[in-house]
Amino acid sequence: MDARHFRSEFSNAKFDSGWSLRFDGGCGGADRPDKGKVFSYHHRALILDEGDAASSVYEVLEGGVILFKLLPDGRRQIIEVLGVGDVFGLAPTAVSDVAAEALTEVRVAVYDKRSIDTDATLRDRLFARLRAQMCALHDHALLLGRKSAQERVATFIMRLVPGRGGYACAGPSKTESETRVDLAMTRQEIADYLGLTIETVSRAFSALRRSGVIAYDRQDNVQIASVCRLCRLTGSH
Amino acid sequence: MDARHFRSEFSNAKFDSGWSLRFDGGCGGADRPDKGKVFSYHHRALILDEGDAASSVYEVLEGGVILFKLLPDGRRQIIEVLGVGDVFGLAPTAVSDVAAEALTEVRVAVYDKRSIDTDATLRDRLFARLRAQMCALHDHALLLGRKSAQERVATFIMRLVPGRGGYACAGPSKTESETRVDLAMTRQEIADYLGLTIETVSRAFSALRRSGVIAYDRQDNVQIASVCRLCRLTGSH
DNA sequence: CGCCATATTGAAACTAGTCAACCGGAGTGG
DNA sequence: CCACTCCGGTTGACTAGTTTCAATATGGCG
Repeated sequence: MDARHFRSEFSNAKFDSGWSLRFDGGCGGADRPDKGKVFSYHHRALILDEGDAASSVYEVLEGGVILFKLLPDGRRQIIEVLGVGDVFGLAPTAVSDVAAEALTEVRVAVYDKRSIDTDATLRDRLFARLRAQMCALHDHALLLGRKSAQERVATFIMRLVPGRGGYACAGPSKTESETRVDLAMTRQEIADYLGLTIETVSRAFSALRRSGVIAYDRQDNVQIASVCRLCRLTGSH
Repeated sequence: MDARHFRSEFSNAKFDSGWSLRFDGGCGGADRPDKGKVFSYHHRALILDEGDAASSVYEVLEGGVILFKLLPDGRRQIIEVLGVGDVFGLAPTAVSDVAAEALTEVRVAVYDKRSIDTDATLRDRLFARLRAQMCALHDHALLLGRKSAQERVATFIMRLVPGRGGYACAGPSKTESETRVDLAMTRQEIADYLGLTIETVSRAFSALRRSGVIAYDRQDNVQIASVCRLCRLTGSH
């Protein structure tokens, strides 16, 4: 259990298919559990397993959550990385299609699935967020299907830059005040998210560092020396 | 323009993350354009481009639609393959995050995006379908990130078998009456969907044929000799 | 201090991509 | 009618990029 993770506040920017970590406080009004119950999970705790009865829907109030699927031989793919405001557990089937794990210390609001039909406010919020997450997933499918390892890692880092990295990226901005990003994921998690091996991810990070595009001491806290150059390496621009 | 395509009736089985082609008539009650306008598109027609103003939402009434994204250098990823009942154009941003193209002759219902907020019936239908499409996308992310070329192609063919191939696949059933499936996509489209090259897809099909798992004369109409064996090649079971 | 987990680096193996030739059916025009 | 072209698909040879396997480094924590 790592105190760092409770400080971190996932602030979502899914509307342009990225998410970001923020340290500058401000819970962003996510503390409205309505009629749902609030649960807390520790770092790495399993919130929901693939195949579990899908009787609840979840909304992230604080922290980060990963959704993933496993193949019988153990291969894992992290499908979505969720931040504050994101939702999961919306499979229309009787069982969940994915597993969910706490990426950090996390608080989630849990609602009975039936309340989707009875609570219009909740449903609208879930629907709106689902649409945003869908776009993020579209973008990620492009990454998984068509980008090189270098491009994947560059894209991954860019998505962590507030307001950047999404599909609708506004282009280079003068005021890149904070170019330091917190990865909040291990190399293994990044690899499973990007459809690569841990070694390939590590090599890509090392190559980016060697070329001077990024710098880091701790491997999970990256200083982006040139947002512009990194952006060009994503393959998207 | 190919008459074959109008006969084909995409009947969606997205609830378990597959879709299927049906020839046995029955529009399945999809002919209810409510307050929307119905448009028809020819085979290969562009319905919506990436970056277009996202002022409408679409519902497939008949035929098939592909959603795709392009990288600046021309790489293409087909993100979703949509059938009857599926929806698109739901990006919460001002512009569409994906392009949509008619895979067959297709009829779609087009609604003003604002009617999502005013028409509860429409919104519920869109929401329900979006949740199903989300699961399909989850499954596809697993395919793109973690499956081998052989597994991707096997999975692709399995998804075309009615009631099979989805994540919640019920396992081998005795009554595999119809094991003939219509691909309805060119090798290039399959490649762009599966994150492979046309040559790799072609080789995978040839290998499956050589091994006796499938057979075909026309390359877009495949007879599955052993659903069981094919299923085992998907990597999912 | 030393252990353990995570990360990095190197070398070899392998999968899928690239480039190029060829096939076969559909449509065209002499 | 048949040669010709076009287009999509197949196949082969070679290449490149990623994975695999293995060794080495680093950092947190008992």
